[in-house]
Amino acid sequence: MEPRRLIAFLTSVIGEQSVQAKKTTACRACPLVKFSHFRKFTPDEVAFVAQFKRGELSAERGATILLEGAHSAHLYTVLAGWGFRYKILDDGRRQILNYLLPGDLVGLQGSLLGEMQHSVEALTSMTLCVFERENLPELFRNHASLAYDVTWIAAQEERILDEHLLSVGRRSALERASYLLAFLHHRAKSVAELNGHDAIPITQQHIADTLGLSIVHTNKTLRKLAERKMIAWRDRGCAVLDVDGLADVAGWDAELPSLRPFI
Amino acid sequence: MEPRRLIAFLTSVIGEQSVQAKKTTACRACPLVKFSHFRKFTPDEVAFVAQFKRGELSAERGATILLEGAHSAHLYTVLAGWGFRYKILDDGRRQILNYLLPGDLVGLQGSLLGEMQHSVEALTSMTLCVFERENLPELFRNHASLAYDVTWIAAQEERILDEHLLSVGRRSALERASYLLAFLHHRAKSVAELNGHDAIPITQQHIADTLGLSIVHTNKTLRKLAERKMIAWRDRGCAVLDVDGLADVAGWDAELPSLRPFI
DNA sequence: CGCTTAGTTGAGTTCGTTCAACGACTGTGG
DNA sequence: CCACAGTCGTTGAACGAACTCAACTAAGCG
Repeated sequence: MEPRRLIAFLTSVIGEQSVQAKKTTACRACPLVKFSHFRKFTPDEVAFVAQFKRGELSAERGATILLEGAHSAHLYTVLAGWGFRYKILDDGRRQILNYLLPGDLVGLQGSLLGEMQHSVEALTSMTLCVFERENLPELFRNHASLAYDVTWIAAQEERILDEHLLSVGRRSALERASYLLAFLHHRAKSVAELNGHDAIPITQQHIADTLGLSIVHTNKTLRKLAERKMIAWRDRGCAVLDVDGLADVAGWDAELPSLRPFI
Repeated sequence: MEPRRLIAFLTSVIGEQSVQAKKTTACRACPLVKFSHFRKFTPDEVAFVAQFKRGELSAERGATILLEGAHSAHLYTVLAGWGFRYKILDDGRRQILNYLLPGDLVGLQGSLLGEMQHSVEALTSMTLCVFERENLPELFRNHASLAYDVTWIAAQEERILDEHLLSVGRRSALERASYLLAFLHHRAKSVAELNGHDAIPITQQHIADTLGLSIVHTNKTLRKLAERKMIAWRDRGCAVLDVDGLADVAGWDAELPSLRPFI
């Protein structure tokens, strides 16, 4: 690992300490329900989830929320903010696996398989709902519709990973970058995490680690997209100016938005 | 798409016709339970699964079992044989996403999200158990333990995709090849699909399309592993001679085998 | 005002690609 | 039984995409 990255990594782990638990948002007033993107709950379901919820967790940009190898007792849902999942090799090479936005489940793998096989870091300041892992069996026993939702979310994550794998494995650098930005823009839009022309809160290092490219080459590739006026760098992030253009370069079709469940 | 591959693709689709449905294996005599790898069922669960099962499907090597874009009414479990999931870009570039072995679920994404987002092809002759997609909600309603298993399997698949993505994104050609072969050997062993020193039934083209490399470079890379006596080509497949050596080259640790559920 | 973070750029090198052939093996029809 | 076609693995040569190294700029912050 290059020293710079090692230091950044250690800092982020220490940063985890800054995380605190406190309950603030009531489930019946969950801010996510207002998006047409999410399905509606029955009062019964809301009651269960409310009782299932243990508290809230806030994390600052750069904080590690979950660390590979940990046996966390918790399961989370993103309430606000951006994060990402990643794995690193022994020598520090990092691969970002996917991004986390409001409504996403965090730590399901750990809850089901025992140990976390990837780490999770906050990209902006985040708020997460905290659930007790050990209550998950009860959810499956007494709330089939919610269990179905959990599985739906897992299948959706799998679908996205399939697409990323296709991208990293078979697309050129320019296509990959285009796909990623179109994808992120599309996801952000559907949870209104981007109002109009906000920037996606990532650095070129994140993009490089997602695409499996070096920073230098990522920079040169993004430059080309910027020259074509498809993207622009501002506000510590990447603004997407022409989603259709990007999707076109990548040969990518966004799925029709389906009604997604969440917890 | 190069003509050869286009022809191979069309042939495989036509080959789908050769697939027939007939019920032969009773669930209570399911051949998979004898492996310590799978968890045991209660009589109640077996009864439900038996009634859930619609028949069996056999496919020859090269046959397409599911095609991207299809709205299949079915969900499958692999009973015997090898297969793989893949996606292709418009111009024919193919990315293999994962391999299917006995006990794996096929078509869950399609069942939950509506439409298949990837294709599935048989690598050897295969037998699959056929289930009706529309019975899935009943499974969630009345058999929480099985619903939990389905989710477990989905999480496991996600975990594997995470590892593949790390590999394709960040490992060198030699490391990638080593990881893939160690991984496949490990998986095959755990369902006794390889007896001792059988070969993994794939071609170098499959490996290339999994690793995101060209076939020529894949060949040269595999050659190096063969020279180190870690693998050998025989019986139309790849024999792994030194799993530990491969895992070592890749810097990969196989998970401790956990008791896996299946349907 | 110095320090850090993040984006930019050029030069030289390496890894992986494409093109093009060839050899070994298998199955098939005359 | 042989000829022939098809599949799959192998190899060399030339090329190009992406990498590393190294430096520099711009912006933000205590």
